[in-house]
Amino acid sequence: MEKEFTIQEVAHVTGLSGYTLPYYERIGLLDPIDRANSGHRRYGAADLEWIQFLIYLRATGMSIRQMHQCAELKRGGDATRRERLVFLEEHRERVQEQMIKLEEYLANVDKKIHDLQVSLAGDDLLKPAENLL
Amino acid sequence: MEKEFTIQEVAHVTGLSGYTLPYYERIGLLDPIDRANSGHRRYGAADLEWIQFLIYLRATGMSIRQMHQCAELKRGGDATRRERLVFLEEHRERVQEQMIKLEEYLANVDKKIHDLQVSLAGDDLLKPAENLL
DNA sequence: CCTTGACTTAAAGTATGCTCTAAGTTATAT
DNA sequence: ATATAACTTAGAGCATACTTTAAGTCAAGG
Repeated sequence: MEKEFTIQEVAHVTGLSGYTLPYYERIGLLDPIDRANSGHRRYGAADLEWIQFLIYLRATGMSIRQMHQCAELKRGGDATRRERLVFLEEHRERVQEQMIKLEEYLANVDKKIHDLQVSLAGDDLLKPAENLL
Repeated sequence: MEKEFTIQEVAHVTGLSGYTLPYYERIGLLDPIDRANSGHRRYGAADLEWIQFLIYLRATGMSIRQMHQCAELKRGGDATRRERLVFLEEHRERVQEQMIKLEEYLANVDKKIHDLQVSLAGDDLLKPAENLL
């Protein structure tokens, strides 16, 4: 028998909120989750795995819209594997470009940090000189 | 005489829109920009430099709220240099941590890419075999 | 002179991604 | 039995960061 998890448990282990999980389901990022007789959601291991993958996509800056595309491809099964591969490779490429740009921008912030450090060091040299008066 | 630029020119060189520039001014990221007799904005070189710096902060993920804090510190002049330095160093630290996490998440996407590649390569091995029937 | 285009403002609207509310149902512990 | 906690839904609300609109001003060319 497949282990099943409550929404609370899934929220806890994934870090997503108890609001976000039904939200993701509603907008089609998750297939309809199985229910207990009570009507309460029972997430399976496969659901957890897919949610974790969604988190990786999200954390690498993918939009909900694109994640939805990705979910649709997954629904296409094996037939869409090639398409999914291309999709993920393109995403990967965009993220890497973004990381390179991020490093460039950060280098500019670093330059400002350096300027401030120099400016403050200059003060430290002047202050003792003032003591000579 | 200091060279001055129209909003259109500044929008062009910075990549910000003609909407965003007055917006940044309104919310206090930019000091009030000098005006021509007509009332039209005339940006100076110092404005351009500051705008470019804002762009670096933004591009490294700083929120408008934090950029506003930074603008306030700048208004404090030399007295706030030490504070500004700390502020930027903290930002730098956060960005670097975020970049490390981003790499981790991307590695997980890569794993999925790899799985798909393997899966598809498996198909390619099977197909020629089918030709033997 | 008058049209065209660039500019001004305050305020409303948009896109994204959640997050919360309200009203009701179900499960659990005493 | 009953209080409490966890869950359900549709739909409203919120935070962020712009973006657009509307109504009006100003400057330059024909």
